[in-house]
Amino acid sequence: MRLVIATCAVDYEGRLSAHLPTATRLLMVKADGSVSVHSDDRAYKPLNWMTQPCELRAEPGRWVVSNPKGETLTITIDEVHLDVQHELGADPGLQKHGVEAQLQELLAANPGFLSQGLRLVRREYPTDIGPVDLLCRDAAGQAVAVEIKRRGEIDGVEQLARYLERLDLDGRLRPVRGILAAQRIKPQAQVLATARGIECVEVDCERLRGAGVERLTLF
Amino acid sequence: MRLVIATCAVDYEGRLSAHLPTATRLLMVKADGSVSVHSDDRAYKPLNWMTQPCELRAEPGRWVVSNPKGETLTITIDEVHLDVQHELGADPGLQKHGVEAQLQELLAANPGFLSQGLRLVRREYPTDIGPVDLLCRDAAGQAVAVEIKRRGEIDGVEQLARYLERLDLDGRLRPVRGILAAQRIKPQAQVLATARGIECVEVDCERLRGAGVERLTLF
DNA sequence: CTATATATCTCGTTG
DNA sequence: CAACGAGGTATATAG
Repeated sequence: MRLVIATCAVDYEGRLSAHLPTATRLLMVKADGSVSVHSDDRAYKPLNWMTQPCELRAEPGRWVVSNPKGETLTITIDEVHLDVQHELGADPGLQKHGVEAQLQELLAANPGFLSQGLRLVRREYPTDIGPVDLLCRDAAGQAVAVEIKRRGEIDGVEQLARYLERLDLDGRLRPVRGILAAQRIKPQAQVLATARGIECVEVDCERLRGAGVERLTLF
Repeated sequence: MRLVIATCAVDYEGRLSAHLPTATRLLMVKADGSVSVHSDDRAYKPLNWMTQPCELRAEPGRWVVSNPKGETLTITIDEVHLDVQHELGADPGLQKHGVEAQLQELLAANPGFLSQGLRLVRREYPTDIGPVDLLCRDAAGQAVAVEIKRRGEIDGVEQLARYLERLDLDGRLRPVRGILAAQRIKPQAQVLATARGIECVEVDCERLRGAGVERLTLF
């Protein structure tokens, strides 16, 4: 990794045109050839960048980074304040434990949490436009499709509505109830869900983790 | 901005739990207090980060970054290979010329490009769930709502469908035609649009820029 | 402040 | 390779 702090102007031509007036910034060149330009705020997003694969042609006072798609990043360098290089080696990578997968696991184990008397038929129940997270039957034997999201937004409602359309074509399932389950459901999504006849359940992950086990032992 | 290259392990606890085993990485501390951890690949995305507002407590061998939401980033440092600091000052910021705004401008000037004889009524025509990009009238005097996207995807179709629902409540507009315009429209979106009675138009930005002017001078 | 839409989104997985 | 979905999305803007 090469780190350069320089007073520079930057121009990007590609999916859009963008220009950065002259100022002092960090230029980061990584081992995979990628280049990014950082200002002194915002942890996450570079001001400008070029992802791998790309090629850097560094002349004094002017770097041109281009990629096979024909996008170019031109860095015009006025003054270099720092220029260091260090080999980092390969990174072992991030181990993460996601929320949506966990939610699905917990709700699959405790569907009664979503609606009294719900029983799981199958996780990832297939339709021709993709799998429904949970297919259940309620106490009355009616089929219930459950879409699980970390955050309930309009997309999730529309997605579930499309699944319901599909599932309703199956005589053995019709008519199918729909439940959108999420840690938090946005008002707009609530409204749309109601209009589509879809129920919304906000799930408290902590309570589910604790109470879920209790329920299992109780019934 | 402070740049540290260190052999370190990283743990994030917050919206999820994540762990980075010990390896050599770049730690970047910005003037706004934000912290990011970079490996030697990927220009854009840090391995881990904490956005402003947050607070860094740096003891030797252990940095703890926490934010008001109770999320924490813990960096356990084995060895420091580089530690430099440099004041960059405020950045003048990026000047960009986006695609969607440009598309809207061009199509507003040349609605006939979307459909023969289309005339613009108003840009950003308001509805109670948000503004429609363009409201037009076609040659027959029928109202036409146009949704403009850089890329046409399912979301865009659903969004336009919701607008059409709304606009159709207005007796002076009903029945309203819908056109989804984008540089490229994905097959799934095409299918859904057709099912919803929405027309799709793929717009070649280059041709529009050139031909748009020709059209204006011709008619 | 919350809610919404956008992004040179990035990044994975899947067909 | 394209398409689709998720993201600790981040980020800007409107209400």
